[in-house]
Amino acid sequence: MSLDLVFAALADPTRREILVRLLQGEATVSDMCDPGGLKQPTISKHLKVLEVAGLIASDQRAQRRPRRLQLANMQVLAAWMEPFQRQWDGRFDQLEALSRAQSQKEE
Amino acid sequence: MSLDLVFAALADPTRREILVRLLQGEATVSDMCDPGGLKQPTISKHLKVLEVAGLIASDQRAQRRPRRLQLANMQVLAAWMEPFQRQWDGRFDQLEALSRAQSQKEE
DNA sequence: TTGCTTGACAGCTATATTGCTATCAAGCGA
DNA sequence: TCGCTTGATAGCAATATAGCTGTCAAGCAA
Repeated sequence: MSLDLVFAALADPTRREILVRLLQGEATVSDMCDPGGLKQPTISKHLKVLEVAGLIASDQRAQRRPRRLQLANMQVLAAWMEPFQRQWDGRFDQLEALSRAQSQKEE
Repeated sequence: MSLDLVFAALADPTRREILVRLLQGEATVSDMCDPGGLKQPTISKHLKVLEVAGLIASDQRAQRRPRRLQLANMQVLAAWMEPFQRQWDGRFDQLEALSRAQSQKEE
């Protein structure tokens, strides 16, 4: 698994849309390419990118190939971001502490 | 703010390294380009990408231009990922419930 | 078998990205 | 002022990416 691949996969709006769509359950390629939108091979290419990044998996049912989410790799992202979240929360706590101290002083 | 820009910015290992470095406090361009690594203009370009994505900000102190983290936009990512986290947690809860039910049956 | 549907893959173009070198501007200090 | 340091910018080559069209293979169904 590579953070590069996962972040790059998520950098495309079409691919994020696909993932959001899959939150509601599995979907096939033709489900995803609505008329007027992107062509089927384009969608397939995006799905490949998501699969290589480990964000989705595909079943094989007859000539259909429904995709479903693979959330473990999304968690790896979350884990990478954790220190930043912590720092963010920390600053917020500091701010809160400051304002608490401030209002005590005002009492 | 654009999710595209933020995810794309994070897709590069050099840029992630820069962000991790900034967790420990601000740093200048020359701080970041250690000898043997990437050249200064390359680092500057990466910093630009991070700045456009809204992940860092720069001060101006004399001819120095220290960068610091801007964590609000990282939080936007976290917010986008939230539904996936929730689904992940949900599945875990289901699994847990299943195994609880299983062990009750075994008693 | 014949034909339809689903989806993969090759190959093309246009554009974006990553590294580099060369150069320049701004600001400090002797 | 003159030089040094810091860092931005322009421009180049190599590679990657996103869309497309054309085509083909696999599997149902008549």
